Amino acid sequence: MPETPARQIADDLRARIQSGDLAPGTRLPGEPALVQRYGVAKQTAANALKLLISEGLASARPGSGTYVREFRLIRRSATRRLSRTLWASGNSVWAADVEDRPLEVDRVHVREAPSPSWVAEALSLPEKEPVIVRSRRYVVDGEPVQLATSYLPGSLARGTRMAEPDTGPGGTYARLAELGAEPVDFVEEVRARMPDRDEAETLSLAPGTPVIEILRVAFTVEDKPVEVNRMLLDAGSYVLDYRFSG
Amino acid sequence: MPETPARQIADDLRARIQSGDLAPGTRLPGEPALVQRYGVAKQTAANALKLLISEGLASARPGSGTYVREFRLIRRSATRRLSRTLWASGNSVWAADVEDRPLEVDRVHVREAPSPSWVAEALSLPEKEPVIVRSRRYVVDGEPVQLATSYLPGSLARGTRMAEPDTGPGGTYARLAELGAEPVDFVEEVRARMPDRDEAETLSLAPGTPVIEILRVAFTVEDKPVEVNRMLLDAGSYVLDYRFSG
DNA sequence: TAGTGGTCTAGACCACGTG
DNA sequence: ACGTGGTCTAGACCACTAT
Repeated sequence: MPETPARQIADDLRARIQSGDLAPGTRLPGEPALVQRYGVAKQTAANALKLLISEGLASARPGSGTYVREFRLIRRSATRRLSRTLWASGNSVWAADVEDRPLEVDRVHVREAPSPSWVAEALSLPEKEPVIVRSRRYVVDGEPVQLATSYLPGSLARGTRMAEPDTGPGGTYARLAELGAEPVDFVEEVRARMPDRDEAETLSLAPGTPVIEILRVAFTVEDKPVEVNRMLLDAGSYVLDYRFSG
Repeated sequence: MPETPARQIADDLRARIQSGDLAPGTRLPGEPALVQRYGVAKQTAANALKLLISEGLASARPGSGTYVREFRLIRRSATRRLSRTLWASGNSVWAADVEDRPLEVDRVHVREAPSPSWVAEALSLPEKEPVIVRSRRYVVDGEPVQLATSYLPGSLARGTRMAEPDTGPGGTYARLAELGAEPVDFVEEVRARMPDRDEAETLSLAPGTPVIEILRVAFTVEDKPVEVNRMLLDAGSYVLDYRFSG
């Protein structure tokens, strides 16, 4: 891999970031400063900063400057209830806010629609069978961090509070339980990828930030699938936590 | 978000990719072709292609062309043994190779070293206590897809086959079991982020491909931590699979 | 109003894969 | 040898932020 000028500049800045010389939140030297300091063209200075941004180390604010990125990781425990009793704390390897910072909910939309084929398959429904589609956005400290869309069988959820924006105390799962369809087993499929433009905008993602996509299917005791939930997480904001026995 | 020429070109190509007009593996129009077709500068054409690359939709081969990316997802089931009996197949939402394509192992290095602080904490060892460090790379179809580094307490693994490149039949876990320290419970912490330059090179990652970082701690029946495993996965190659009860 | 990042044009050289 | 992407310089305009 050749050592281009842009990479050299990025290396310098990266070292200063990782040594703590440039603390999180600090403003990095701007393009003009780098042009001066290294004797390169403006584009090259810009490329150096873009490298750091694409590594998730920095974030640009047009009109203001480029800043060392701050991470406030949210820990998402898939098996919270189990974890409380089984595991001592202190075995967490990444720093993360332990207290549950409340997730404010935003942009709630509920509608009934034919099920997409992958939803139909996951819910063992006939193709295009109507489902209740619930989508919302989660916001922490004013920063959007997650999009989620749930799909519930229309035959089950239609006419209940699950088909309204406010599902009532305990949420969707409590309503399902009241109908004798309490979710007790879960399958999650996890991927990571780059967001498309829409997703990046809705999540206010800094360029170079990946997203984590989680598809969860919830099953009743009778192994009947009753909910599919597609979540899109700002990867810079989350650590996922899974605990299981082999 | 302004509609710049580069974005316009990217939008056109993206639409043709998603419609199937440009199939996976196809060569995209090159920079000169885009300059001709859209009447823009070479840099702008390059920027358009870079946009697609950063979305993970395309991948550049210098000297040859830019190609529509092909995905061959590997399914990694964290709780394989449980899953076999509990769950019917066919509820998988993302396509993935079901058969276990064998992971060839590569670049095996074993050494003894003072434990990094986060390893010491996870293993409940005194700071700098020696640990056996086992690192290796996994390759599928000639493509590197995963890096892994395990840390084992020196007092447990020293002098055993766990301290040699070849750990013998059943691997590390079988050796631990023979010592009465069979791992039965697991905690995994999952993050996604952009790779640094070294990581991108070792995994032959296309620019714009994120990595998934997994930190796994394995516990015995007595809840004693006996192994820490740090894995780095090519996010474009993997789907993670978790199953649990709530 | 001055400074910032974002993007564009125009032209150049390089390393590399392919025929 | 030719075409490819990768990167650089030099100069320009824009939209936005900060003061």
